Amino acid sequence: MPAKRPPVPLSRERIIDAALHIADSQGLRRLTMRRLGDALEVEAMAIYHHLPRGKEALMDALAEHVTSVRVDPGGLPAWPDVARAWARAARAALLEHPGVLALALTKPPKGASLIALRDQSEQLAEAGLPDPGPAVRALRAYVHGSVAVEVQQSGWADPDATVRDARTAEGEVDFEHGLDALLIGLSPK
Amino acid sequence: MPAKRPPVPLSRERIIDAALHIADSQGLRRLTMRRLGDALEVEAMAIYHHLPRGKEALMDALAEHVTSVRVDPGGLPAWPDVARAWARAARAALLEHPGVLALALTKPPKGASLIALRDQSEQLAEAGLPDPGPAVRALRAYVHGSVAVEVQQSGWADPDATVRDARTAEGEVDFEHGLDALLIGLSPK
DNA sequence: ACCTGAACACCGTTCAAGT
DNA sequence: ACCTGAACACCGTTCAAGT
Repeated sequence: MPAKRPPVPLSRERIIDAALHIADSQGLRRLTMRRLGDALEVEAMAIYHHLPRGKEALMDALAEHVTSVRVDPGGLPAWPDVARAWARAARAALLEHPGVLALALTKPPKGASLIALRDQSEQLAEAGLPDPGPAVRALRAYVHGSVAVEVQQSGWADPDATVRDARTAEGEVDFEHGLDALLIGLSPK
Repeated sequence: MPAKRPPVPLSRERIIDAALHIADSQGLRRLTMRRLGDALEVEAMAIYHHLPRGKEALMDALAEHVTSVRVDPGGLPAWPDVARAWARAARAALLEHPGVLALALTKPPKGASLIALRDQSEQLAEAGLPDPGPAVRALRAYVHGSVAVEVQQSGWADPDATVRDARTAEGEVDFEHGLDALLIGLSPK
């Protein structure tokens, strides 16, 4: 017979993981506190003990999760390589959880996301880019925009898997091409 | 005494206008069928008569509204001018209703939006761009991304109006610069 | 400290009924 | 044809209570 499991204690991390899974598999609109509770084998009200501001805090945390990227620029790279590393990492993080993309592109950065943004600025400056502010904004816009188009396109009918794979490969090639062009455009004149 | 107005008949257009107003002023999460009914001085259930699929149809319509752009390329412009006109028009339409930006960037294009996309492709081809597909995607990504960053930034504290104005002017300059760089990058080699 | 149960105000949607 | 009223299942959140 199925033995009752020793209940794993709830935690902020487990809550966020479960929420990401629901959002990615069923969509943001179906992510409710009650369904989230079910997934965690707990009553919905228990979540408020770990996320005091409730659903608002949950949404913030999800946006932060896919948006607070860390990059280690090994060696002494030139600034375009730093920029490339950041852009690729940010894109990968967003593509991993398309269900919360709307939050990531829309909520103003807070906490860890804001720190990541500051780090990016500093690393670009250290790598020799004089005025990193506009570059950070342009890279951010480019990454957010291309991921948005890429994810949108994957919802464009066409359930054929091989066609889908061809398009994600295409997405990556397009991304690198556009990134090259952008970096040239960002070079101080 | 306040005379009761002759009731203006409900219509799809009035519903969408009211919904845009609520989303822009109070946020998407506060746009409910009941509140929308109140704004239209009607019971919420009356809306279903004009939008049979209910809230889902409403969301689709809002995304379509800010995303189905029409551009008239007067004369015989070169393709970069056509591209510029599209990009500016699309940006303006999105900035007009920041409350539904999340929908616009996230919902797969349908109906009028899809037609607009096709028209854009055709106009670029007619203006001399050999393979407009990648260019349309890149322009779309660029516009969506820069508007997302711009709107996100406007929610970044700083309620000072003159600072805000300075930043929207800055947003426009940044946009034109990036657009120039992108168009150079899109030129057939 | 951590979780539950009951309760409240609010939500989307249906359907029969009114005009 | 167009709108309302009542009803249903579901939602976020509170609070007192359990352990």
